[in-house]
Amino acid sequence: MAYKKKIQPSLNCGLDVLGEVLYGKWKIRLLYFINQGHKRPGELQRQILDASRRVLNMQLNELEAHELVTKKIFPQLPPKVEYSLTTMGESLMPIINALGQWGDAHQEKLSAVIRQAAINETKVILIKTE
Amino acid sequence: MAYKKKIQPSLNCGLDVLGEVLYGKWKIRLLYFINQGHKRPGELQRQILDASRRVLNMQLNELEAHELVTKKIFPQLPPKVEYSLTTMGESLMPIINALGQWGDAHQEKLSAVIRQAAINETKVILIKTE
DNA sequence: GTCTATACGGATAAATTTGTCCCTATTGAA
DNA sequence: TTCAATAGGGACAAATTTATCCGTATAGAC
Repeated sequence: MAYKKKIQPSLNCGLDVLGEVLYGKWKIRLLYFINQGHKRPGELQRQILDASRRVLNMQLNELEAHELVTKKIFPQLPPKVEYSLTTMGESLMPIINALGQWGDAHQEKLSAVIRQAAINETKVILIKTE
Repeated sequence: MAYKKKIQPSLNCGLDVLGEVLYGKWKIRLLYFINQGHKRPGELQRQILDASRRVLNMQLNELEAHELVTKKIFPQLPPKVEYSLTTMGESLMPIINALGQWGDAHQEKLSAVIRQAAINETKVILIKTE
């Protein structure tokens, strides 16, 4: 279960609510891979190896609570669960796909500046400690 | 200055790098308002009242380091600074605008489910403490 | 019997992000 | 002379997010 917030979010404009439902390290990827047909939790975990199982579950729960995905539990053993996009979730996919394409298009440049930014921070730290 | 990360991010796909440069509570809004013509830090702070000045500065620094915006410092007193989108930053604007429109279009529904999700969490807590 | 796969979440720790409070500087206005 | 506006950041605290470790449960394969 997600943790309760002490500070209430403001929900004044579209970007506010967008942030609430999409702000989470793996949420965009989860929607992306669900849309690609990877519906079961285990599959999603194998697609997103850097994320822990626990956190993916929490973020899936939030996506479900925010009605971007639905969860279908099959009464079987071993257990089987499938996630699907809701209509609202599907309506977001063109934008998420565009984000992915934008990232792909700028990946080299961005990887470089991200790494450079990390180095610059290190420099500052080194100067400080001398 | 942003804090140094201990865990290195993976930058394998477009969505990875996208997350690195756009993951920050106010970054999308900053780009949005800079694109709207609110270029000076003070203006941006007045547009985004919920954010503290300190954090906006840090996220602006990151956007600059990631080359989505440029910063122009005018050698004046009192100081004057203006941010502008880079070409790469501009190329992101259609998508950010689409995100804003999506949020606007679903704002009522999403506000409702966000609030409902918060209530459900509270319920769970109440049951636990009895 | 033991191991794997499936799925879930509590308790807790670590990392990260965000916010608060304080300080620096200078110009011009009241 | 004091105050507001301008911009920035250090030190620190709080909130939030993410990760780790452990435990539940059952069917089937070996």
